Amino acid sequence: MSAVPVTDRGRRTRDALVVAAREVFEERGYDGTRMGDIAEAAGVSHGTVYTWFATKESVLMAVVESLVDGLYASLSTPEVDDAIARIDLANRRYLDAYREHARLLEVVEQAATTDETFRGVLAGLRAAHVERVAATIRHLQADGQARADLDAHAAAAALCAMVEGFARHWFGRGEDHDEATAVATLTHLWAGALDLRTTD
Amino acid sequence: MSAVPVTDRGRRTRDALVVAAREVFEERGYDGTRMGDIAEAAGVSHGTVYTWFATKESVLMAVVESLVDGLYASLSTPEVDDAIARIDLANRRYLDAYREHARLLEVVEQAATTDETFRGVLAGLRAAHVERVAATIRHLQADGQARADLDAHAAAAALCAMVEGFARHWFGRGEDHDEATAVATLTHLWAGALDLRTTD
DNA sequence: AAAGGACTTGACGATCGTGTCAAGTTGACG
DNA sequence: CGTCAACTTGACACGATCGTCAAGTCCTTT
Repeated sequence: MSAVPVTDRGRRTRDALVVAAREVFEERGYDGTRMGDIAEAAGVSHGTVYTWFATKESVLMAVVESLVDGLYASLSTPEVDDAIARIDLANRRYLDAYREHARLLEVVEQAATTDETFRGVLAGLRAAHVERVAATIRHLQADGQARADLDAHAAAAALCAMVEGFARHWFGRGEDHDEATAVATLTHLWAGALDLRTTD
Repeated sequence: MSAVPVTDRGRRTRDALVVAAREVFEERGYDGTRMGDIAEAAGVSHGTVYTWFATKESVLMAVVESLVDGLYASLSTPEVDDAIARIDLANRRYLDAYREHARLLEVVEQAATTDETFRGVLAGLRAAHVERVAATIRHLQADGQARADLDAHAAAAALCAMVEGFARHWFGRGEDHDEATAVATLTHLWAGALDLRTTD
């Protein structure tokens, strides 16, 4: 797929390519980016890109790899006692991460329409998120804090879709929203949807 | 943009091209489709496509135009008295429409990453949906049936994103869901989120 | 300072999709 | 019928990008 550098010089070049590639991809989209653009942005010649990457996909894959680790971290359930506060914080973190990477995510989505591998990456991110939320919901249900007649997995899929979709339209598509209102609304909806109550 | 046929023969050819184009786009995606593919699928020669359409975008636009009318109809608020029943029905209709057109919507999304016009089409569909839901929420709030402390527009944007996103993952990305559970869950979440109660 | 492996360069051939156009075909109408 | 505008055809020229490779440059090692 992509060659591994042995030399310092090689490592620098490859790194520069990955950095340049992210910029170019974000600027021109996946299909709009040509290998030559990446080379130019990194200040190397056309052929050098092929020394390190066999295809455009493998360049994007290298860009994405660093992103994914960060995202998994952002999605981890915060350690807060109160259920509503935890949801609120999780939503905030999700939105922040999305905002920061909105454009790159859009590029990966574009690539995913063509390339199976990227569909897999996105599906993996989504599955991890949903699974984590579903576990939280089951927990709350067992605790009597959330309504018990909900299918935890379906509810998690829907609520994750809500936050993800909201962020997509907000940060990726230029929909206008007030930050405070948005976060408060998402948390309210989420809490209401699960019928959260504190066990006191 | 796209020429208008004067003859019956011309109309037939153009119609055949639009039908063929939808099939080809759904099969190969937007970027993967070449003018030649459309010509071949319609059983005409390469050059004929250019008689009717200047660019690939205008072909897709012609395909999309018929779709959009249908969608606006599917999104219209059903005339049912009970709020929960109305939401349930609206969700069902939305999911049905999405299922039927999932692939084409994905194609339009792909085109939208490149072409401003299609971003506009999608934004218009979304805005209409959100606006209609926001109006419904305001109505329910005025009626004392929905919690009053919600920002109607933000809540509508989030809830629409929920259903849209759920449908996208389900029908467009092959996520597995049980039909009955899915619809019931969406309606439950929606009702809970708004804290719906009947005024009795 | 010579050797040799790692890396870079840029010209090159090949492929592919686009859009055009001159020549031909169709069919409605007088 | 004959005519003419509407329409179709398919070969062509063009431009773009891809991926390769032989010739070089860099740098470490001995």
